[in-house]
Amino acid sequence: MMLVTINQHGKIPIFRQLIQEIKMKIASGELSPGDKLPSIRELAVYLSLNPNTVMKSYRELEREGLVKTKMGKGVFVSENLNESTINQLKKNILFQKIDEMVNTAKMLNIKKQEIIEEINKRY
Amino acid sequence: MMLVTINQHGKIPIFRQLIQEIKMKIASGELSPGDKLPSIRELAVYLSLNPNTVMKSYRELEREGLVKTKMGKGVFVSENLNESTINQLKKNILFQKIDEMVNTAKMLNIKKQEIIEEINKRY
Amino acid sequence: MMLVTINQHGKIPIFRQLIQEIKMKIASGELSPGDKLPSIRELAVYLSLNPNTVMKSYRELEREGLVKTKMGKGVFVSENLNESTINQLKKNILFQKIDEMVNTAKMLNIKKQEIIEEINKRY
Amino acid sequence: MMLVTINQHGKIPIFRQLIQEIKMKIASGELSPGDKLPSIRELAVYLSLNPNTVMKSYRELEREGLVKTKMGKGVFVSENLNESTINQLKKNILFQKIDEMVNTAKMLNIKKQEIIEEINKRY
DNA sequence: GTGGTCTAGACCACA
DNA sequence: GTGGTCTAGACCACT
Repeated sequence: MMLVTINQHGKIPIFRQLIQEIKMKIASGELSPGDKLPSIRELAVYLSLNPNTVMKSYRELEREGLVKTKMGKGVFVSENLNESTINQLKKNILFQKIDEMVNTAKMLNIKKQEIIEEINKRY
Repeated sequence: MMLVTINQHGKIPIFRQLIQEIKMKIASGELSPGDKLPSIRELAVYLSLNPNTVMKSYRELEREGLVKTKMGKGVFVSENLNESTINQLKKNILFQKIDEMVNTAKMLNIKKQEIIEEINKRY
Repeated sequence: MMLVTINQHGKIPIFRQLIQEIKMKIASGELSPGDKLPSIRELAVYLSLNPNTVMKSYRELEREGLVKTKMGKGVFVSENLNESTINQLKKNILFQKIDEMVNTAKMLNIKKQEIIEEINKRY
Repeated sequence: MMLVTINQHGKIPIFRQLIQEIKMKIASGELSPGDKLPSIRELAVYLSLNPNTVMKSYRELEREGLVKTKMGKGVFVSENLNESTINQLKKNILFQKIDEMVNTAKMLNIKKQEIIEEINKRY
C-alpha cells in the first residue's frame, strides 16, 4: 500500500481526508473485499500521523460498514461488499459531486452547454 | 436583502457558509459593486447568529478583496470589481466544482458519457 | 488651503489623520498664528468627509490649545503660539518618532551606524 | 516564554500589540523557526487576556506567514523562514520607522544633522 | 447607527 | 491538551 496523500494544512480534517481516500480505493476496486488494510501503527508512521487519527478514520469506516476489524489480526475490507453495493458506493460519491456542481452552475446562471464544454477540456 | 440559508448543524462552519452565500450573490450579479451589505447587527438578527460570526465572514470577504469596509458607514461590495473580475470569480467557483467532480470520476473509472447523462437528468 | 491627504481605508482613524496633518502644518510654519482654518463644511466637502469628523478634529486641536474657535467667524490658529512653543511642538512630534525608531533598533540589535547609513540614504 | 508587555489602555488594540511583540521576537531571533509559541490558553492566562484575543493575534501572524498552526498540536514559528527572510523582516520593521521619522523631519524642515544628534543622545 | 475590540465561557474537533 | 467555532453581550470609536 498505499499511495495516500494527506494535506496536513488544508481546511479538511486529516481523518476525513483519510476516510475519503480509503473509500475511493474501495469504490475504484483498488481495495477488494477481504483485503487487509495497513495496521494503524504502520499507516500512522507512513503518513506521519498520530495513531489516534488513523484509528478514528478506521472507526468511521467500520461504522459505515466498509471495513471490519478482526481482533488481533487487523482491519479488512468487509467481505460482504458485493459488486452491487460497491457500485452504489461509487455512484453516491460521484452523484454528490455532480449535484453540488450542477446546483452551483444553476445559481450562477451558467448554461449546461458550457459545463459540458469544460468537462470535455478536462476529460 | 437577502435570502440566505444557513445550516446550523452541518459540518461546514456557519461563517464559511455565509461567505459562500455572499460570494455567490456577487458572482451571480445579485449584489453589484458599490452595493451595501446588510449591517453586521442586522444580518445577525435576521439569521439568528451572533454579530461576531457575521463579522468574521465579512472580514474574510474583505481579505479576499470582494468587499470593502467603510468605518461607521457599513460594508460594501468592492467598487473595483469590474465585469471581467466578476466573470473570473464565477468561473473559479464553478471550475473548482467541475475539477473535483471530474477527478473523482476518473479515479472511479467512470466514463465521461455517464457523467453527462447524469448532468442531463439534473439540468 | 490645503493639500491634505486622508487615507480612508487605513488603520488610523480619519479624524486622527486630520489632526496630525494640521498639527504638522502649524509646526512647519505653513499655518501661522492667526491664520484661519477652512470652515468645517468647506473642508468636509473638500475631503469628502462627514462634517462631524472634521469637527471632532478641530475640537481636539482646540483642546490641545493649538486652535481657537471664534464664534460666528471660524476657527483660527491660536494667536498665543509664540516661536518657542511652536518649536517645542516640532520637537515633540519628531522626538516621538526618533524614540520609537531607536527603541526598535535596540530591540533588533541593529547598530547605530547602520541606522545612520539608512538615514543618509533617505535624507 | 516570554516577557511580553501589553498596555491594556493604550490606543493600540491589544491584539495588535501582541502581534508586534511576537514579530519582534522572531525578527530578533528570540524565537526561531520551528519553535512552539505558547498555547492560546496558556498565553491568555499569562497575560490576563481572553483566549479569543490571543487567537486573533496568532491568526494574523499566520496570515502573514510567520507562524503555522498544526491542529491539535499548537502554533509554531514557520519552518520556512530562513535567515535571509528574517533579516528582511528585521529591515522592514526598522525601515518603516526610519521612513516615518525622516518624512516627519523633512516636513518640519529639521536638518539631518539635528536628527543624528538626537539619535546620539539616545543610542 | 456603523464597525471594532474585548471578555467570559461553552462546546466541538483534532491529534 | 490543542486549536476552532460560536454565543452573549459590554463598551468603544467612527461617521
